[in-house]
Amino acid sequence: MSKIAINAVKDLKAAIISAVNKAVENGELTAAEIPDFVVEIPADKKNGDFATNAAMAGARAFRTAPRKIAEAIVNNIDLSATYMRSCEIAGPGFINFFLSPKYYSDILKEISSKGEDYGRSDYGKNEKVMVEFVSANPTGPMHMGNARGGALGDCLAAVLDKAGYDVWREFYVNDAGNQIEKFANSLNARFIQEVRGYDSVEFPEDGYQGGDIIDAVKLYINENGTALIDSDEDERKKALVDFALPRNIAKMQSDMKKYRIEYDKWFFESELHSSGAVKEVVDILKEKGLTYEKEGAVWYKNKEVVTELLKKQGKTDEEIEKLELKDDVIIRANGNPTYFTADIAYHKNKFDRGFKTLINVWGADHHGHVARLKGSMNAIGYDGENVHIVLMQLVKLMRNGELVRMSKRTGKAIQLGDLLDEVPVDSARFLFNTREANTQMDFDLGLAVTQDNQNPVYYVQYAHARICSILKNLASEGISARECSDEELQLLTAPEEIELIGHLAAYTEEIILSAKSYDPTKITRYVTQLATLFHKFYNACRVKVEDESLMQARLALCLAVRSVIRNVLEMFKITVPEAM
RNA sequence: GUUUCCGUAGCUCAGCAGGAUAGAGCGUUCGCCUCCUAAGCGAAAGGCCGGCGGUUCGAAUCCGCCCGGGAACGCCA
Repeated sequence: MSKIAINAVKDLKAAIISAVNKAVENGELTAAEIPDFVVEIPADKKNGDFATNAAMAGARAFRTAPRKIAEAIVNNIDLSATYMRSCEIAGPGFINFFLSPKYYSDILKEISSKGEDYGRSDYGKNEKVMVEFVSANPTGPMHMGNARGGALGDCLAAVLDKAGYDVWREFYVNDAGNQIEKFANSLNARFIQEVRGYDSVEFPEDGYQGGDIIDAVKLYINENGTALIDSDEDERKKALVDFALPRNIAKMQSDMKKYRIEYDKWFFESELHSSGAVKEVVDILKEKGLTYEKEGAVWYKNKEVVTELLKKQGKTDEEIEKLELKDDVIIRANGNPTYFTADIAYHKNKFDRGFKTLINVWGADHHGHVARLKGSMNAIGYDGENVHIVLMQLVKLMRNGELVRMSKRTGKAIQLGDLLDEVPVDSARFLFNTREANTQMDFDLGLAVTQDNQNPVYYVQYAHARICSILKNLASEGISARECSDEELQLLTAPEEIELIGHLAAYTEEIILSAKSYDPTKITRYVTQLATLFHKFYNACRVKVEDESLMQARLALCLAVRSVIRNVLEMFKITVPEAM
């Protein structure tokens, strides 16, 4: 809802409460506190533009039948300070309210005056929030899960920005630790195999099997020859990693750019090690007595910390016992810190940079990591409640209803790069935002490339293009939009017009709701619905009509719809075509 | 086994801080361009909202148990 829409509800609630108080004063109701009630938009327009359950909710408190309470409220309500023109009692005790025409004309005027800022609110109070997303492992190419995470994370960040947060996008590059060692070992083995033959050395059991490792080695040999074969093993590994890793990172950066994602920062894990931040975190945990040594490794008392956290959340001992919580290694027997240790340091670093809320978009396979990360923040003196994890379920790649496992072209698992080669970015960004993160989704490559009504992104873009076309058409006849009076705007009374304006009014509230639930997919549904309502309006009402005032009013409506569609598409970095 | 997500129309999914007759798209059938883009719109058909209990004036929505499917449970990240 726009400011006007939000205030309309607020004012209505206030009017209902004062009606209750008045009814109590003049004895129509017995004295009692009215319990919480809601004002909502009924599914069926016959039941008014807004409805309240106040009378039903108050039945017990007032010891009176809901309909009686409703009568008392209706008898005493003063609607003059609200946008409502009338109300009536319906059903078991609902009170339905009907909007005055002024509401609709004011909404259109608000959209027009706010322009591209319509929808923006100060809900977030400019609080610093970080959205960390994708953060793919740089040892190999990015996959479909990263594609989903990219679209969801970037659009979530955009929604938070619009809801008034100070948003920061970050990509965490795991360029250190165990997996870099595995990467080095894999490159090393492939290099030797490439030079001395496949059987000359065994490939490490836990190495990266992907063809990209072989490709990297071949590329190295092409550019630098095979002299490295005579080097010391550590030297060789270092040279190969120094060659391959920056290339992988550069590829990730160019893929993200192609995907229209601009990060505020690419944060390198290696910095946490070189700056001593990882060691510092270990020291803090040691000082707090939350570590112990066992089998040569340093362990962190995860069980103790998470148990405390869960108790605070009201879990019983029995429930916690059932979770079979385990402690975690933070320094391996070989002296290296684990991923988890670096992650604690990383999140500490985020808080230390002044971020109040940390949002991480993770694959659902990380769900076991959620509680221990939050716990670890509590353990070192921060609030784990301010870490929010958006978990994404798997993406199943489909082509015209058939499951796609491998790329036909490369014979390998489909990578994010392949996806971006095959599917328009507009389509990918939109479609990945049509399913909530925590549901599994099928991504249909066939659908993503179709340019017809089956593909929702075209459906929405088409609505925008249609409006542009109307304006152009009228302009060619010398007609342009001008400011309309309230009376003129109030000529918009067709059901299609009223419904369309009502939906426009809901935009700001929808953004806030989306931000609250960390769910940008609400907005793609919102804008799809907006396009639907526009297409219905288009079919029911002609803009170019004899009555100049009505034509201008409809033009104003078109401009408002165009503005909001553009608002959403630009926010999600989807192109906004003027013609299709 | 434990944790977690999911189960709504033939298919893909909305709805879930409890509300009035459960929605959309696709698919099926039938309609709508002498008039601003038919990449659009309308109509019909299609449902024990996985099952059983509980909470209450009222449950697809909240709680419990069961059934079915995915994912995770490493000195991987």
